[in-house]
Amino acid sequence: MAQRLQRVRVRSPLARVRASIAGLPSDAVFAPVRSQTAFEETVERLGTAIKLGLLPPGSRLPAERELCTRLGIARSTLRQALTALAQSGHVFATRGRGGGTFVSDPLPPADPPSAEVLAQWRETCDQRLAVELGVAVRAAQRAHEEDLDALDSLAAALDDALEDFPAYRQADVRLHVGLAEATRSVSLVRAMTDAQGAMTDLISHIAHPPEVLSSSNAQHRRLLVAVRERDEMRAALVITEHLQATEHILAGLLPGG
Amino acid sequence: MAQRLQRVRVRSPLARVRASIAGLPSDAVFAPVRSQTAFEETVERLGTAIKLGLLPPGSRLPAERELCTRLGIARSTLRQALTALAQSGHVFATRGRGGGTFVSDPLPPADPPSAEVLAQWRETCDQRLAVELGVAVRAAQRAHEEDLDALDSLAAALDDALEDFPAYRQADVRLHVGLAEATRSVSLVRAMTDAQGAMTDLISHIAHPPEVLSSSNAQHRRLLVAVRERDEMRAALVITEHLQATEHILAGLLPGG
DNA sequence: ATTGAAGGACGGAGGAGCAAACCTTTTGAC
DNA sequence: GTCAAAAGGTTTGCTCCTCCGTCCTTCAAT
Repeated sequence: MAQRLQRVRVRSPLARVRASIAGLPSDAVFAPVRSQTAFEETVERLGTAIKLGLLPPGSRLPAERELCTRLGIARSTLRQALTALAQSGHVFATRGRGGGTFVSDPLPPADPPSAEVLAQWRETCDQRLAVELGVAVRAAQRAHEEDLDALDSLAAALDDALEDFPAYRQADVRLHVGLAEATRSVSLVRAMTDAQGAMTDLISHIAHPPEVLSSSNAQHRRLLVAVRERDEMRAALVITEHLQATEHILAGLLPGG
Repeated sequence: MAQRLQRVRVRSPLARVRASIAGLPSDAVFAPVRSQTAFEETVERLGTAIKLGLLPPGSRLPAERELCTRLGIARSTLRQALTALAQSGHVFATRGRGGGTFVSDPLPPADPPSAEVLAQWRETCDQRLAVELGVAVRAAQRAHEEDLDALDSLAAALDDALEDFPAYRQADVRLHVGLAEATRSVSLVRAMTDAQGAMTDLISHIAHPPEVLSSSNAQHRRLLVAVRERDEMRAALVITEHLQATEHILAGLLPGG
């Protein structure tokens, strides 16, 4: 029945144990195992890609019969995920030949970050810092000139979006993910998209004045220059400063420190 | 209908730069979702902790009834995992009051890395680099003096194990995980244990002459000094060099780039 | 009008995980 | 010595997830 498809149930909140340096590592070892179902993982993957603009509004997803094999899941499972995304307004489907599943245009408004997400904001930033540092260093070691040319024009385009935060943020994500792709590391790309998705949940409801975005993009340029010059540590320094700006803003807005 | 026609419409300047880097991000977005079962995750979690020495030989695990609630799984699932670990010789159980499940002493010999693990070695190193960089920077920002004192004595102990690689490696892991704990970030500790587990699988069957271990530990000391002086970027530099040594060795031994 | 490509729906099989018992072995407290 | 407590070991039945296969419906291209 239709109700079987409404698997939007929320997983019970996990009791987070505070890590203590003096204590045994058992806290980390015996922390809850988080086993996501294929359904949940698929909703999160596709939903994040859509929210980040990796799957732009209006674009068509692969046909169900192809997509489910690519994702390595059964078609019925994929359909459950697509149904959930359709119910939340992120995609819609049209039937018949030439039909398919499309990303909504415009997208539904992002919902405000949950209390759980806000409580975890430092952990989120920590993970993101690690990913961005790894990407910056590896990009400085491995990026091709063509990759950097493309990223340069992306940074140029960012300057035209200083007044429109959603547009800016989307191109911003593409720049960071693009740099991750330039490392030729599949796992770093995945980690970057995950980190950017988590960050988007955090910052999408925060005001970003054009001046802030402008100086943020200046850091993008400095980062790309450092990468182009193969200066790993300057790239690391610039990206650290880049993220610190965001963290200062969050630290000012959010409790707990 | 109209919605589909919008796909062809020229949008913003940003749209032109879309899909620029090699291949669409779809490759990453539509990659297989591989959900681990709770059973698999538990075996891996406990097995890694045992192999890394986080649960030292002879130590007792919490009682099944307590451990399963801590891990957030059913007791029967936990028992499946413990049975698997018992069959591989990593733990053994004794019944009756005062009994329990204990880590084997001595541990079974590590089995050689699978072809799959070897094929992924660059990805493994990439992930590890990211984690270690994030940990180094965050530790420089947040570590307490007492944390660093403890890590200093660990580094001192490492110099006494230059002739015994298994012992050295175990203390090495404790040092890296300890630094991660000094960041007060649960996710970084988890990421570090995962990364160290993957690295152990890779390097445990490689010869490590005492001179190599000695210079490796010298880097540990330099790292701790940089962290103590709150010099984030020097910490990042030192850890990068530290990992590069391992990567050069692996690159020389393993095929494929 | 036909056809092919797409989404939509249904039902059964298999397995993972959970929950709640109950059994067996040991040992420390009395 | 007894016994109760604390541990691992066993069994059973249930629920839910996922898979697979099949069939239906829609609709643009031909």
